Amino acid sequence: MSEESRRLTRELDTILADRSSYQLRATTASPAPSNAAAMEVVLDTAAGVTAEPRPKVRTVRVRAEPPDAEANVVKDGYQWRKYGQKVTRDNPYPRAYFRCAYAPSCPVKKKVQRCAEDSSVLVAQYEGEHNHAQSEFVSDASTSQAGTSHSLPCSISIDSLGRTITLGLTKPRVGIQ
DNA sequence: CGGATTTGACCCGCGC
DNA sequence: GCGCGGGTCAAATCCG
Repeated sequence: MSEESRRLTRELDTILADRSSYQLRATTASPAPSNAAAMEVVLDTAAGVTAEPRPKVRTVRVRAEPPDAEANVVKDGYQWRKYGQKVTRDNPYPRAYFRCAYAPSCPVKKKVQRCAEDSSVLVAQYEGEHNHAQSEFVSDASTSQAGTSHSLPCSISIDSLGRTITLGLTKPRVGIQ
């Protein structure tokens, strides 16, 4: 388990190094007593090796805690503007569509949907990447480690498939919603 | 008063 | 060519 954990940690490092990947903010400076959540970084399955090796979509599964279980809100440091909501056929829960509200030119889109089987798990799908600074806070691993050794202060567990990394991280509370 | 959220309708693409 | 499903837009509403 430990060696696999290290392997995935290294994979995380790869993800963090990739500019087109989702930047995990392992926040140590921001004390967030209440908004703790387990975040899973899922390597895109839809993006096979056939079509596009480097897809623009990142799927992040967030386990919402009981207090947050009602809202489909995945706080990641950016401001999102909800522009639509749909009920898909294969999912009894509605899917919310978000766009970046901080910069009009920001092409990033976000879809948040609950897990069909576990309503406490939110599945956020990010498309594109941000072209601007973060709205509230910036504290990613590369800031402090200069991209050398990303020792994420998170508890990492590995899914049986080996493609899902579950991080126990704390999200800073931003008084937006 | 301003801005964000909500909800229904419309439009587009894909499959049959 | 039609139907289905998904995604986006836009106006009204509500909250701060």
